[in-house]
Amino acid sequence: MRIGELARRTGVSERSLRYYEKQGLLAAERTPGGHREYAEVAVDRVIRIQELYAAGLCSSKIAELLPCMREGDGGPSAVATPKLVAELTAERARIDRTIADLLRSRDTLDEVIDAARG
Amino acid sequence: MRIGELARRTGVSERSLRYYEKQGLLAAERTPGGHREYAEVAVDRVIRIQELYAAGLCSSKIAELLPCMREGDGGPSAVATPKLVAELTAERARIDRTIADLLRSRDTLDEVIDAARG
DNA sequence: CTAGAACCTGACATGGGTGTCAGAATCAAG
DNA sequence: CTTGATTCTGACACCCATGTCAGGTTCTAG
Repeated sequence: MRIGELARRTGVSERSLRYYEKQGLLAAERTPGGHREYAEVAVDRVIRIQELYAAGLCSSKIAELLPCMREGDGGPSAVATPKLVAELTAERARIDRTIADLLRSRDTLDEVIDAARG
Repeated sequence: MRIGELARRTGVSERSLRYYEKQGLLAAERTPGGHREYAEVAVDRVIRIQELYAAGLCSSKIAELLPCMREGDGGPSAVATPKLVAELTAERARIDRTIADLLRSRDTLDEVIDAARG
C-alpha cells in the first residue's frame, strides 16, 4: 500500500511516517518513480511505534528495540544485547512510575469531578 | 521556606518553581527584599503539580483545577464549573488511554527483555 | 494525451516545560 | 562592614515529534 492508505489506516500523518523512515523505524519499498510502497505488516508496526512514543521512548531507543520484537508471524530478527536489556529495564521502571503518576492524577481528577457533581 | 529549600524538598528546580508562579500555579509571599517565602503546604502542592504535568495536563488546565482541590486539611476553595468538569472528564479519558498504551508498551518491553534472558 | 489526485523532498515553525547564563540585589553569619 | 551564599529578573537555547508550505514529480482514470 502507499503512504496515504497507511496514514489513513493507522491514524498517523504522512509527515510522521516519512519521519519514521528517516529515523530507521519503518522501511518501505519504492516504485520505479520513487513512491513508497508498504507491506501489510507496516500497519502493526506503525501502531507499535506510536505506542512506544506514547510511552516516552525516543526514536533511537525504538530503533534499537524494534528488531528484537517478533513481527507478524515470524520470530524476532535480533536479540537484545545486555546493554539494550539494561536500558529497556530502566525504561520499564520509568513506565511503571509514570503509570503510578497517572493513577494518582486520575484520582485527583475524579475527586474534583465528583465534588462538582455531588 | 525559601525557594532553594522547596526545590530540594520536592526535587523540582528553582527555575520550574518560578515558572509555576508565573503560570499562576503556586503563590508565594515575599520578604521585604523580594525573595519568595513559601508556606509548608507548598511542598504537597508542587508534587501535585508535577504529577499533573506528568499526566499530560497543561499549565492552564492545572491552574483551573488546583483551586477545586482540597489543600492540606482545608476544603476546596472553589467548585469546578460544568465546562471545567467536561474538560477534566476528557482529560480523564485521555489518561485512561495513555495508561492502556503504557501497559501495552510495558508488555512489549517485557517480551524483548525475556527473550534476551531466556 | 490530459487532468487531477497523490506523492516526493526540503525547509521552517511550533509548543511548552526546562536548562542555563548574566548581572544585580538580598540575606545571614562573622 | 564584609563576605559568601542565596535569590532576583530577563533572555536565550533546547528537545523532538509534528504541522505546514512550496515547488516539483509520479501515478491513474478517462
